[in-house]
Amino acid sequence: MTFAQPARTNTKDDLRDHARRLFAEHGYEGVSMRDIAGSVGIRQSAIYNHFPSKQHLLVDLMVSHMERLLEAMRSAVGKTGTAAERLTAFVRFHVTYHIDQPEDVFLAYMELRSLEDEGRDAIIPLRDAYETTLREILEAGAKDGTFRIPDTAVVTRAILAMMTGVTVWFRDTGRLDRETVAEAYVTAVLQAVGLRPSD
Amino acid sequence: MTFAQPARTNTKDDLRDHARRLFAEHGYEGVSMRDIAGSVGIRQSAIYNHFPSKQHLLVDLMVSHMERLLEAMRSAVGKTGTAAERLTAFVRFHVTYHIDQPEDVFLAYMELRSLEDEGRDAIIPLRDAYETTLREILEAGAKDGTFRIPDTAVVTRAILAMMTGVTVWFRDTGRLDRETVAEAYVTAVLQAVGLRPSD
DNA sequence: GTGTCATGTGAACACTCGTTCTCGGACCGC
DNA sequence: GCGGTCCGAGAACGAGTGTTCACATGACAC
Repeated sequence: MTFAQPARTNTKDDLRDHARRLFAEHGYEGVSMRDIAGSVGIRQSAIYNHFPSKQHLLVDLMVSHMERLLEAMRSAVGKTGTAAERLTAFVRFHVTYHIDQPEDVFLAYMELRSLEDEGRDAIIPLRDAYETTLREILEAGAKDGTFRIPDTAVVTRAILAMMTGVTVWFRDTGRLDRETVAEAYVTAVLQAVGLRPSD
Repeated sequence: MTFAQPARTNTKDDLRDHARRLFAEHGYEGVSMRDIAGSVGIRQSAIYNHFPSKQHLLVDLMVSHMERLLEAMRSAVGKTGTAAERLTAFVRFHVTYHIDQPEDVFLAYMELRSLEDEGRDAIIPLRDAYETTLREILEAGAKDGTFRIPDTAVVTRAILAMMTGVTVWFRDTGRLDRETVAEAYVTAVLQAVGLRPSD
């Protein structure tokens, strides 16, 4: 005899959580619907009660991550202040957020190539909006003489890559805690844009 | 009637070239032996005359890339000179090499997770040796007062991530040529370690 | 109690996967 | 000419792929 499982509290969120972890660890192509279902404790066919396809599940994870990231960044950086203040807030936010949400971040970074057209079209503008915020801060600082920047577009991407890389090596059990790491990045970035620390 | 193909000039190298391109574009898990064989113009079974498995093919690509990268870096950076000179050489080398060999670089960066134990054990020491060279330059500059660095280990990885990211956005058809981009990175990195450009 | 809805199971579909095996043609040294 | 080696083709293996479908169960509205 077979029995349907009693009502689960929130299978959809469980699927998101387990899929995020598995995709981040093995890559989208390296994870099967049976892997995800098995991790949650259901059969693969039941996934389709919540997401119409594996691709939709990936897009759901990536888009919601980018929206949360963008919203949190805008809240952390604000719209006022000097270029140096806003850059400091941006770096501190980006590094700590990436330390705290490594799976989401890793996924969004690595699996752009696994997205089909529809998903890519949804993600690219969000990523561009994030990048544009940083570039405008750098441009403001370069214009008023606070920063010395060889090429704003190049340095924008250089700084983003530099900060995002924290997810590759940071471990909670390591020598440094997240605040110390964030302050190291703040110092390095402020120096990279040519602003001397006040000393 | 069937005919074996006439002797190919160098199927093994062809396999390496096509596998590198396909792995870089779709990821290791996203490429099949049939894809690789079809790209070269043979059947999948013939691959096994040259490589014992798909995993061996990946390891071959990654190890040979890391060995070439390490050798080229040592040749470009040398063993003498001031910390600032050696750092400049390192950055200029790294950025131009990554611009010129984006597929190898992308592969080595993204597919560490696709390596099984044997391959990982071969790659990690090579990557560490590369990273160590940069860290020792930073430590030397920090010690003699040339650089101001909040944390040498963090900044080493930050600089590497920053420079490696060039492969994500650089296009030959873009606004900037490779030398201009390399010099922008040199300036940004020298500033990041707290060295003012001579002005 | 009855009907409906959400959500699970298990079997099946049509493919694709990495790998193995047998076989045959092309080129080599002798 | 002959044996051996290299390297290709083609068929097949068992396992795994995303997805679909009919059906069963439990909770809930009325």
